Amino acid sequence: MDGARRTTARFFSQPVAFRASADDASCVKYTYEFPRPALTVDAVVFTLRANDLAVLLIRRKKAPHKGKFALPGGFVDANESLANAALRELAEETGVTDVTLEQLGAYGDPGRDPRGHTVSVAFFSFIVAEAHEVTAGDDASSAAWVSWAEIESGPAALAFDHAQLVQDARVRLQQRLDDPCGHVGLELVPARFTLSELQGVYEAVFGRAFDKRNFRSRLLAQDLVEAVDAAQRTGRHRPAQLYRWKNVKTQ
Amino acid sequence: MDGARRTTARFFSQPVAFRASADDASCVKYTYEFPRPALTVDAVVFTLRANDLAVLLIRRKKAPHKGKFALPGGFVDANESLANAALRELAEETGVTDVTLEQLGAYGDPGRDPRGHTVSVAFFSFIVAEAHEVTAGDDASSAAWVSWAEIESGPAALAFDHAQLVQDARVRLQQRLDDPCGHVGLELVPARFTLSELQGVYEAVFGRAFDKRNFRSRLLAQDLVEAVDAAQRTGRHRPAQLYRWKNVKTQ
DNA sequence: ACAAAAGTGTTGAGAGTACACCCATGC
DNA sequence: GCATGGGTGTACTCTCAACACTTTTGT
Repeated sequence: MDGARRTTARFFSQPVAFRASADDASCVKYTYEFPRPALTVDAVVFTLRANDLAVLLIRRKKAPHKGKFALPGGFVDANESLANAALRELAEETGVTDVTLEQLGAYGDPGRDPRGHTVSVAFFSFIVAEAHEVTAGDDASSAAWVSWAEIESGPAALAFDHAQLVQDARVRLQQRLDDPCGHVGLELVPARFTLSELQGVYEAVFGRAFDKRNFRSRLLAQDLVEAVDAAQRTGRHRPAQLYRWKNVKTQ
Repeated sequence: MDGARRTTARFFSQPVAFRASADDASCVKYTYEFPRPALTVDAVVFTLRANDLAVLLIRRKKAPHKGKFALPGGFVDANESLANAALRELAEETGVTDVTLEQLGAYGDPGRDPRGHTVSVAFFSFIVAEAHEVTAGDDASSAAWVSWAEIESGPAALAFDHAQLVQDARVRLQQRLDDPCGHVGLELVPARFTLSELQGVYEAVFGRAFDKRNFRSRLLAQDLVEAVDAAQRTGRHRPAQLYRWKNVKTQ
């Protein structure tokens, strides 16, 4: 504990802004009575890519963990909500917007960032990769989808405790899909989709095969999807019936 | 966003310690290149009290929200883990120790604390009230169990967004108990307990009655509990068989 | 004796799982 | 015509929910 007794009034004293030196006009400092951990947000964005689960990562071009993959994320701005901070950082670093993020939890082990005590609030999501363009945000990093196989079995080493975050996020995603209404808030498939596409998403997330008949009958029995009449997706083989989520605006 | 481009190196510059004035030796200040939200932890500790769910709260004796009830909690110290901070604050403010806390999530709405941007990481737990002594921590607050009825229907107004926290915590607690192994990490009952006592906990958490036969047979079918031979609790009526959790050390 | 809590089985409905074959299309 | 993915039904098992009466003790 601190030697000095911490009082609320003193802890909450307003930050003092001043210039550190005459020749650095941009260097305003923020001062508090007690130390504050840095607060960051990270986003674990999943997608289905080539029949495999993939995560949107950036490659760090700066120390620490230079050259390693990391989750898009960054510092929470003054008077910014956590979710907005995560959306902003995701957009800045990967170009991905229009995402619904769900909170995963806070990660605050004092040693998780070698630069100092940093607490990160993690979010997760699932999106259709084809519906979002990925662009590297700045020269400090480059963004790309990285398949789960590369993440899990070594080739793509993750910075900080981000390997833990993506593991936890996948478990939470599985719990979401176990729920009959688990698709709400997650962009698992395009607005119109075939049941095989949806099944592919489930199989990638859970890492195992599902029985086609059981999968389809459960969806229909739970009244989650409805066929879109006179719309069939053409392809190399027999065209598949298109569906949409039921009780959701048509989009 | 900030006008200045935020770089990692500058954000992580070490805090500068100095004395604000010559006659206040204890007033060391901490300075950062960018504003940092205050980081706090809060603990939602449930118990069963008089057949009703209750939450361990403190009554605030200071502004803001003077006189209102609030969750025990406080600021995270330098290089302190989130869970340890919550345990420390819980012990300081209520005297309750030896608790297993589980993380609920982070609450970071910029307006949630009128004193300024404050992010709180919430934890929850369930304990046997009789096994823990509650003592007010200091003159800034007094600690007490407050029944759910008082919390929900008005008499006990909660400070900040703590009404939301306890609601969310109860939902998470219900999800935990739905899990066949939901009791792990939660101190629902004493080491030796009757099935009626355990059922009472479930009924308080879910707010509805369970069928006695179904409740008992499910527990036994799932191999969760085992009878403790030659041990029966005496009372006003027919003595009840005592049980203990299976596959858990005897305690 | 009676009040109060302890204890005990069966039945029906629904969900989940396992399983195999024909269909429509592109090449 | 053949390769490829699309599409369909049944039987079994297991879990969950509903349901009432007897037993044991203290007073």
